[in-house]
Amino acid sequence: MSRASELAYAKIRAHLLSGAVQPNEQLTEDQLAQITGVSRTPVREAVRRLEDELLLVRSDTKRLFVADWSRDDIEEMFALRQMLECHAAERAARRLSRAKITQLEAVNHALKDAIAQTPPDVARFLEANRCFHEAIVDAADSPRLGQMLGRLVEAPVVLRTARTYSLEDLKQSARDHDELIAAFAARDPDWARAVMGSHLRRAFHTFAKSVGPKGGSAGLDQT
Amino acid sequence: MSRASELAYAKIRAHLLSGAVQPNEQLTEDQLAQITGVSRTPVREAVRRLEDELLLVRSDTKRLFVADWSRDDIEEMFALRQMLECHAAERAARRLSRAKITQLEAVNHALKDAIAQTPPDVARFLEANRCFHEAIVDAADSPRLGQMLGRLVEAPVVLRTARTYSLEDLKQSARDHDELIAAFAARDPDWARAVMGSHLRRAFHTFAKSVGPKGGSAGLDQT
DNA sequence: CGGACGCTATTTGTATACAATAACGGTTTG
DNA sequence: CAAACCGTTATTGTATACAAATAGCGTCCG
Repeated sequence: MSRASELAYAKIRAHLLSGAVQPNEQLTEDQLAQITGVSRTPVREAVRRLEDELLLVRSDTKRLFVADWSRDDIEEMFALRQMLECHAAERAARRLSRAKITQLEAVNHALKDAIAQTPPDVARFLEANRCFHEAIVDAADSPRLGQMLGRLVEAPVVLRTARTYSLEDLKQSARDHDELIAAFAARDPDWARAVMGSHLRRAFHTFAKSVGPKGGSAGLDQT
Repeated sequence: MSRASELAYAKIRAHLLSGAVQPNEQLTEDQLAQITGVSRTPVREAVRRLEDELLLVRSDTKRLFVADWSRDDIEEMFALRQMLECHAAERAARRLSRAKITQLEAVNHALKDAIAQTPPDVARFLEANRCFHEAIVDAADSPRLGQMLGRLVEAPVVLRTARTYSLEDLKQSARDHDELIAAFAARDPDWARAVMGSHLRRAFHTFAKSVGPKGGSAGLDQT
């Protein structure tokens, strides 16, 4: 994307995740234009992307509001991500070159380094983790799949989840990645799918524990 | 969407599917604005949607081209649709009210009527079919899932596929729908998923047969 | 003759002014 | 007192003018 439009997207997104706004709060394009320092034209483009990611929603009369994510919404989001990313892992297992697998190993090595710090460097962990999963989706070589997962992974919940990881959770993630790499090296799509499935399903339960039992809006509220 | 923007979307889409343009042909926003009779602003919004649906693509320098769908792209598109719509069927089986199931029966009745014509009324069949599947996705009650499937089903290939249906194919579709309804009535998610899976997979093979063996661009070319 | 440079024309990106539409509030009327 | 109507204000949608970036082409220099 172009400069102003990309800037607007980043700033609005940061604004939403910062907690400066409440779920269901109304926003106007003018406000956002002021906040971002660009005109409404690129703001509207940024807003469209954020609507795609369901961070913003429009009322029936086109007015703009901060989205409210229910616990069910989030659960469904995890389910979709699992479904799509398992598929990606399966395809990747058939396509990954030896060189790419080596790259994955390097990324997971960096991830382990981040964990080995005291205290663990969560930011670096997240970045390495993102990079690892992105490489797999890339290797799946399906534009649409990549597009869909791109939108899901942008979801705010993913960010919040990792904050609640315990050290043991982080280590288990690294082990999952190791096993994924093994499945790729063995060119075993079924194995890769299965590992990815349990990897992501565990992430969901980690999240579920951290937000407590069912019911209520678990989205962007800063409790 | 708003009037001009929606109009632009519809006109551009029709223009693409009409065969007046070739895959990889360049388009400009100005051209499209002239064709649609609105200014570039709503055209840009329409173009963004068509990019989402991968009917249009942008070069690395933001220039706009008609997308070229390879046979592999289409195969992957079917696979994704199958994955998502099976999931939708599963969720729908848990949620569909008796009243909604009755509505599905009515829709499928209309579909059978369309088939019973001599010759079969393919347009009405397609409309009823779209309606049937849409109702299921609706019942799945997952905004993201709906969004994703919306984009996939918009894909041009779906339209072309039905043109090659034989009468027997059409009848089999109706039978599949009947069985889906039975699975919903029984509130059996596994059954619903399985029926949906074979239903869509068969559609893929019908398509695959019609475009011939692997290799080459099977997308928008008007052969 | 080939390749690199720079000019021009084309195309996309952004700002702004204006039009259309929807919400709000006050008033009127049954 | 409630509900519908109308004018005002707020908000989104569209057109247009202009700015930035990019491609295409001709020329100049080696």
